[in-house]
Amino acid sequence: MDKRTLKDLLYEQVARIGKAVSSPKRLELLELLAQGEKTVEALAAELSIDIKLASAHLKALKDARLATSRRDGKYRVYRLTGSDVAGLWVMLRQVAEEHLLALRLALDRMVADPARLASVGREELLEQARRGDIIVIDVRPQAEYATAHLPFARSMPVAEIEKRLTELPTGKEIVAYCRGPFCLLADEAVALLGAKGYRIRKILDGVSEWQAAGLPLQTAVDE
Amino acid sequence: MDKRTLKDLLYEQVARIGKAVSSPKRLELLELLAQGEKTVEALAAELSIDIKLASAHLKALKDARLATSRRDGKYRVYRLTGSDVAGLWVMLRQVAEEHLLALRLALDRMVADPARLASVGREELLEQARRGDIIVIDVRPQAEYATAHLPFARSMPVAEIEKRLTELPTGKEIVAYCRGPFCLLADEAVALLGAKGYRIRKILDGVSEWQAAGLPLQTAVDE
DNA sequence: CTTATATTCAAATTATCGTTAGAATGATCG
DNA sequence: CGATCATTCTAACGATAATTTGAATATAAG
Repeated sequence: MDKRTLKDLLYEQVARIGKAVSSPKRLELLELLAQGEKTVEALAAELSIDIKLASAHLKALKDARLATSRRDGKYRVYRLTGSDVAGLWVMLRQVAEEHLLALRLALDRMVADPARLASVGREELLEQARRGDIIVIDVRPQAEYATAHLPFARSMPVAEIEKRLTELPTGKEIVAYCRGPFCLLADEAVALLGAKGYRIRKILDGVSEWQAAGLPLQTAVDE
Repeated sequence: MDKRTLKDLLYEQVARIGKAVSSPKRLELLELLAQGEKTVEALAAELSIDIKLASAHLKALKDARLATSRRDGKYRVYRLTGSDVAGLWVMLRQVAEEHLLALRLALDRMVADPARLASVGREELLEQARRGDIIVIDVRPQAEYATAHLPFARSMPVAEIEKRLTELPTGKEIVAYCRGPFCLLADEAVALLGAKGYRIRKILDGVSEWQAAGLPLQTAVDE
């Protein structure tokens, strides 16, 4: 085998990963799977697509070895093959944010109220949470919180906020986070609690971004 | 605009980056451009493809804002839009190496003589090079060395090795590197110098891998 | 076993992409 | 000006991808 054929083979393999991440739907699936394993049904519902289409895209991710699946009772559960896959998603998004103006503009339009963005650095946020100066709430579904969450964060799914208001102290500032910069759950929480007079801000980080930055998480196995 | 439409827009933008890195040829171009800016002609020659095809792929990279170009006399010179793009290439390759068995097998077959692989860690290599215990040679073309190279490395393009043998001490161990794990230049150097009795090994790192690991480089602006 | 549910498989359609080739256009250098 | 380098446009072919639809399969629950 000559050099050229060999090289073609190598780059072709890497391109398989590239192909897997060249579809918007598959990227969204990756982001969801980065929050923890999920059934095909749940994924399809979240993306508002047909189950069969979701299954096809998941198969593409599986063929590229970015995801794998197991059966759980009636359901089939998918998960990422490693944390490096979540890291790849974060990196792709960061490169896109850095270089594609259209993306930055769309993101700016998403953040309803820029003043609601917490402007502190990650380490500082961590320190404030450790001291109890702020309350960090994870507004994703409880199952995702259980898989992994930011240190000192408490679970407060956005769907349950209204009936669990008593758990939130009114005095301290609340910082909400969800799945990452593309996720709107934290915005909902900000709108909800802001209207009720709470001092609440959001951060753009999700657990993947947090981990990609080299910071520790609290995971299921830790507890 | 409803949530779904907005989200589709966001993921679509990131998918533009994914599409750009879903072609073997474009990945090879990225790797070459990570070594420094290059003309279309040089890139086409390195890939053994037609200039028009190279131009088309470079346009795709340009459209995705991963590369940009400028005119230099008769030539048009392309370069990456940032070091994060080189980092993306490294990450894609790492994920592929980690998860795709076919790639690992192909890579194993590439390394002619595993015994020729330096087994020391990056920091240790750096320390040995600093103390002068080993000689680190950069066997890429001189222009790539000039753009950025490993600390303490000296330029020794593989094409010039035979007529510059006197510059290499016979007593010390020599460590060669080139563009990264997919590059064969260091293997050529190992074969060449090994046959002449030198104690020579190679490492798989190139400057992109070195930088992605958070280690310092010597760049043109440093000097 | 039978039924309901969840998932995959297969086929078909439409669209897009990679590649090659020829010809025309621009820009630059000597 | 003529020569070189790069891009664009066109056309064409084959390959691949996204999506939808209908059939087939596997598993769990009754």
